[in-house]
Amino acid sequence: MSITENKNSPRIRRTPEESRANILSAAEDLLVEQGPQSLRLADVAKRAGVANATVLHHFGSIDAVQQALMERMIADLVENILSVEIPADAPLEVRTAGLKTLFDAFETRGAARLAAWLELTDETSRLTVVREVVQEVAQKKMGNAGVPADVAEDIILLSVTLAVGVGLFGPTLGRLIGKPPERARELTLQMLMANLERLSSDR
Amino acid sequence: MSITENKNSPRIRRTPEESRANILSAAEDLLVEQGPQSLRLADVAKRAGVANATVLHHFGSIDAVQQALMERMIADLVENILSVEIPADAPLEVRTAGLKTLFDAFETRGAARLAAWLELTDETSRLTVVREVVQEVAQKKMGNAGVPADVAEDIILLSVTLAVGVGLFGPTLGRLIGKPPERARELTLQMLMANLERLSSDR
DNA sequence: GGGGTTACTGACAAAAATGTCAATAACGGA
DNA sequence: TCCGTTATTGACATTTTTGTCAGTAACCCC
Repeated sequence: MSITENKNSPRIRRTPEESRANILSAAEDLLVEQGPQSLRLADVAKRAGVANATVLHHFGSIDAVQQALMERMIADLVENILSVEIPADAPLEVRTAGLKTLFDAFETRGAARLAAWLELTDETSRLTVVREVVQEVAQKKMGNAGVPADVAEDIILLSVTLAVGVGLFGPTLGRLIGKPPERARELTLQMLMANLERLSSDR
Repeated sequence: MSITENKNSPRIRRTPEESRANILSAAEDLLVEQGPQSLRLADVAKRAGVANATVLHHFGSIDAVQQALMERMIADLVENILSVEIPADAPLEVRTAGLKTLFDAFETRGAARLAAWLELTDETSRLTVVREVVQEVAQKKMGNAGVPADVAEDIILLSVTLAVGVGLFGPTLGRLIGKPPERARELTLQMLMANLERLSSDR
């Protein structure tokens, strides 16, 4: 019945870091599959294949699990975004690649759901890192392509905001009106790319 | 302390419809202000100024309250959208007005939060009305302006998806990177309007 | 292999949230 | 004014969820 372990199997003893990671991964799965209200102590523990008390041993409370999950998902997202290496030439391809990564992160990797979760639970104060990341990307990556910093920030603000909408609601709305689920992303990316030219060149 | 009634005041006896509306309004306030996890029986009842048992008398369960709230918010949103009357001339102004209404509904009237809530709780099956509304708008309102139905539906899909992103996350992200909270909406509307021309004319 | 550290666990306790019920009291109609 | 209906309610019961604790057992080091 369980994917992992049935009873009477010998105890698994992990390092604290491994154990925490295991539990957070289970929680992340639950969050993406069933939403935040499924992040209950018993559910998370069951999914992780450990006892309730084990979760509390490592985190102290179920609230702390949720907060740690937020932090980890934010860190993962930031790392994912920053990992995109962009050569300083081919300005159009450059932005296209960045946008693809961005939209992919938000649509298939749960970042849109993370954003919605943070917003609905009023936990956006955890996002202070975002400011630094945005500035870094605006300066280092887009600055190399000759885009002024404030314009670059506008482009990022626009792109991320739209990526949230597309990642969170695009597939559902597309299906609802009888279009393929990726239609909203296609339309959005098309429009964004068509307008980067206009935005970048001052305006 | 309470905005409405302190104890020992005479009982308020409402019609069932009034009572249900009162309770749902309280729940809606809580949803917008504090998120879905605050929709607890005791909290909703307290906010509505009634006893827990009263809520259960009218709805049967706290789950039913949440579902009724979803339905009511969806109905309100649909009515709000459909109330926009568009004369058949001035095609550009037309779409601008519609977009303004749409983005306003999603940003300031809680529709974006509703969408996020539905998505996170996997309750999007409640949105089947949306299909009809979209088709109606695409045909009656945009059809009058000479836009083919499938293109009109693409435009609506795009607009609504982006409105969710902007309404849900635009203000927060804007503030986070030191821009005015309405910046994301400005940029998005600008881009959308600049592209309606291109989209409408077949492509 | 003996012993100490500590991750792990089941059983239990506490707290929180939901739901039941009988009694009360507004309101409308006879 | 009296009465029946039923919206309303406090007190209580049930269920769900979280948290505590003392004992168990892997792993490492000597």
